[in-house]
Amino acid sequence: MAAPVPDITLLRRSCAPCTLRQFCQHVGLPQRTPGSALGKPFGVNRGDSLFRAGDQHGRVYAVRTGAMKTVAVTADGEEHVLGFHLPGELLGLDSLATGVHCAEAVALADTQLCEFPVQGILSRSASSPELGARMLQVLGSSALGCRVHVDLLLRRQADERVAMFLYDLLLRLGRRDGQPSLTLPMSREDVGRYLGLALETVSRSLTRLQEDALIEVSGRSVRVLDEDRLRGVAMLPDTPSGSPLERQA
Amino acid sequence: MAAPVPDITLLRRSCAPCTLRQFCQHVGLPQRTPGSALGKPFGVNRGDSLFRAGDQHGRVYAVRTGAMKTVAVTADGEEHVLGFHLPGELLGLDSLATGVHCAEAVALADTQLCEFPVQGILSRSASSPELGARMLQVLGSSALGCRVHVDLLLRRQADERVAMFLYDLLLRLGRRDGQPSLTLPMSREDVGRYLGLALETVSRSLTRLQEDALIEVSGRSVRVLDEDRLRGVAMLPDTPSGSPLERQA
DNA sequence: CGTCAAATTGAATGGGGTCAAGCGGCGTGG
DNA sequence: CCACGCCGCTTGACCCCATTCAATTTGACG
Repeated sequence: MAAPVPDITLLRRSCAPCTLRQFCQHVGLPQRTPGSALGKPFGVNRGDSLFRAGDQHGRVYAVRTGAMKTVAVTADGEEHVLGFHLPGELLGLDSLATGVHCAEAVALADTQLCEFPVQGILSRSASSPELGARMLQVLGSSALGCRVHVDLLLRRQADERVAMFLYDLLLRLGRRDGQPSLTLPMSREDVGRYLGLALETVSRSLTRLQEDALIEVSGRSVRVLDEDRLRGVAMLPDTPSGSPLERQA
Repeated sequence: MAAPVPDITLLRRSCAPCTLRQFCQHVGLPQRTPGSALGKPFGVNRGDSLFRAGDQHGRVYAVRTGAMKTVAVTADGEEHVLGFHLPGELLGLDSLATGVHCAEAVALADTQLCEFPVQGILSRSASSPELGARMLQVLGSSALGCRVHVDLLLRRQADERVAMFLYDLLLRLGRRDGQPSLTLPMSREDVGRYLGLALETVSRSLTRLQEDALIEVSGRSVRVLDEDRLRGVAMLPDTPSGSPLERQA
């Protein structure tokens, strides 16, 4: 369904929240010259793999629209979801160190992305001082996302994990129109594989949070009724600044 | 007990495995000019805090000798161990993005470190092309460490987590003299807070692995008897290359 | 309207948490 | 030098929460 070269107005609009915007604009807006610029936009269909573990072609990607997940498979075939990547966020940064991807990236929906070859990033960073500094900040900011995941997984109670997951997603998706509501781009099973819980436990926890009047769930759409109490269940500090969940550079 | 300016031969020896070596040597060996160089060596005593969550002075540190841990505290006062930092490894990279530390760093033993101001890293990276590229690799490599932690925490069984923890530590400490043995620099409680398990569970799991003749435990010294089976319990792929636990750039 | 996937709900089992006691090493002070 | 006390580690017993298996409902799509 996704066109190989997406609508130009859609692209321009989706550049606003992109963490690579400054990087991209520095070398020339990709939507102006899709073929030759550093950031090359394209699309993948829901369910398609963007790259797999062991792929040699190290590339970094920025999500424009849609949503992606990165997964790793254990020796016994179990799937671990290492992260969800929403519009404006990056993925594939693991290949910066070695040039090889160590996870698989799958599209949760039809998704528009921009592609950046690692070699291009490294060489251009070398020739452009402020660009390199900017990349360091982007990378550090991305590492914080992983840190948040660890912090989440170290919580023992299922409700804490689910609450923190929702609260984090609420911040990242940015409450669009006043009301703090959001649409989950992933299945319960994927949430479970991200939280280290069985999908049934995720479902039960969601209904429990709904019974406590913290949220309102209907399929994949979630409305947050009491943001403060949700943060309380997630065991996050009252002061929203200074602590985790603040990685948007 | 730790001297403010450590032994010069000790420093030179500890530079070999340091991931910041190329960075450090590029701007001048710190042990040559301790005061003026970018990397400034110093020591902290066991139990001391190197920095705390919220500290404004963004600095990156490299461990020379000893061991550090980074911890975060939840709203209910529980301590989460986000990582252990062994000789040759970095800590404080979270401050690269915002300039503010979002965790506390505590010395597990008397420890020698090198200190790098973030501003110095950013500005020197800007003026030196290959240095910036090298820093990107260092940062990406560090992010992999966090990814390994997530991958570990997504394993449900306590034995899997403990086995993977030991196997990872074995690779990082590098089996010194032929025999694959290691000395844990942290308490069972810290291990538990890193693995998301109660300290009693860690202890039980260790004895279980010992009963199965996978390891030999005596206090904090662990000898790995069957490396392959240990990797099997950890649910890590047979092929040691291509998958996690490979972050030494 | 039928089909299938996703999600919810129920019941039973088990692994890990919690509380508690016991053990061992090590440093301090008598 | 030995006794004491502290701290870290181990081990046991009990209980709870999450997993597992299973059945049912809901919703999307043809």
